[in-house]
Amino acid sequence: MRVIDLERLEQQLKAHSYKLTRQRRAVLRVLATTDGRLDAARICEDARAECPEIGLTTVYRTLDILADIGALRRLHLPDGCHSYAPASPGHRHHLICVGCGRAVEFEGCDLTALVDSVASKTGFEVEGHWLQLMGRCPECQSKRK
Amino acid sequence: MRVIDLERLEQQLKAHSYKLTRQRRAVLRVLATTDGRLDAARICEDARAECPEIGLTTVYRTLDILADIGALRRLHLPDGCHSYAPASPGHRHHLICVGCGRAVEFEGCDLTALVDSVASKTGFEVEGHWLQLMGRCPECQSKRK
DNA sequence: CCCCTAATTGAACATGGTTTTCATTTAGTA
DNA sequence: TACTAAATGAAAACCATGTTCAATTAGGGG
Repeated sequence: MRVIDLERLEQQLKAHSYKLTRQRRAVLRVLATTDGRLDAARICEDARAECPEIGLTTVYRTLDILADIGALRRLHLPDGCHSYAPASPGHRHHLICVGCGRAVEFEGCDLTALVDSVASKTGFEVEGHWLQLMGRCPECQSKRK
Repeated sequence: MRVIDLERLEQQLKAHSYKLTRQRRAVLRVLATTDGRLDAARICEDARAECPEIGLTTVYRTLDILADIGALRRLHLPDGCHSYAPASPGHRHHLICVGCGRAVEFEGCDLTALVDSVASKTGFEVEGHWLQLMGRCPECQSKRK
């Protein structure tokens, strides 16, 4: 699963004719192999294991690109707004562990009834939604005792 | 409705034994009487109409307090993360206009089926969720033409 | 396979929003 | 009214992110 993630990310970059540099590869690898909460500084730190000369600037640029092409989603946590997780194509959301920050994707939200009702009550045209579930992953549940 | 909002906000501050200063009153009034997008700088600017000597520092401190006691919710917009809207008690969400930033509350999201299914698939204990709808308010719809 | 060029990069600096510090002021109680 | 802890504002510190620019490099064309 992880290897596929990494390859898919590389494919996506290529598909948009971005060059596959060592720095970008390192960032992709970090994204593909980490479960935890990932802000830019942390990604940079981890990426240096594979590419020691990478700078924070490049990490930000790479994250921007990946978010642009939809390969990455920004997660919005209560305590801060910029963690990142790789995103599968299609309409997905994330379930985030409040203990360790791990993010898991899920799909199949059906909000049409809610959206219709809110739209007719308010007169808004609803264009999209943004949903995240917060919880505790199995490991953090057992750690708790 | 607006007056009630204001009084309720003041009550909530008192209930947590925070002092009701002129500065805080000014911030509360701004929150209670504005529909638009409200970041800290904007709130400060507006608050100076009622309390010219208020500083940005105090605005931030007041917003933190209000968020802590649940009187205020932070809204997370695609382009930035810190706008604020007063929050009614109970379980509500916000519908946000992508044109002007106006935020409207709604309630009645029913996600139990989704939550159950995701919980059993992932092993997470789901503790809460976070939902925002994005759309276009009536005014911004007509402005568009 | 190597050259060429546009894309990419890193360091340093700029920026902008938020927080901290600290001396002064003030709300609310006795 | 006096007192005291809480609250305030200005300035400085801080931190994440963005920009600049000269140097480097990926990857296609020869």
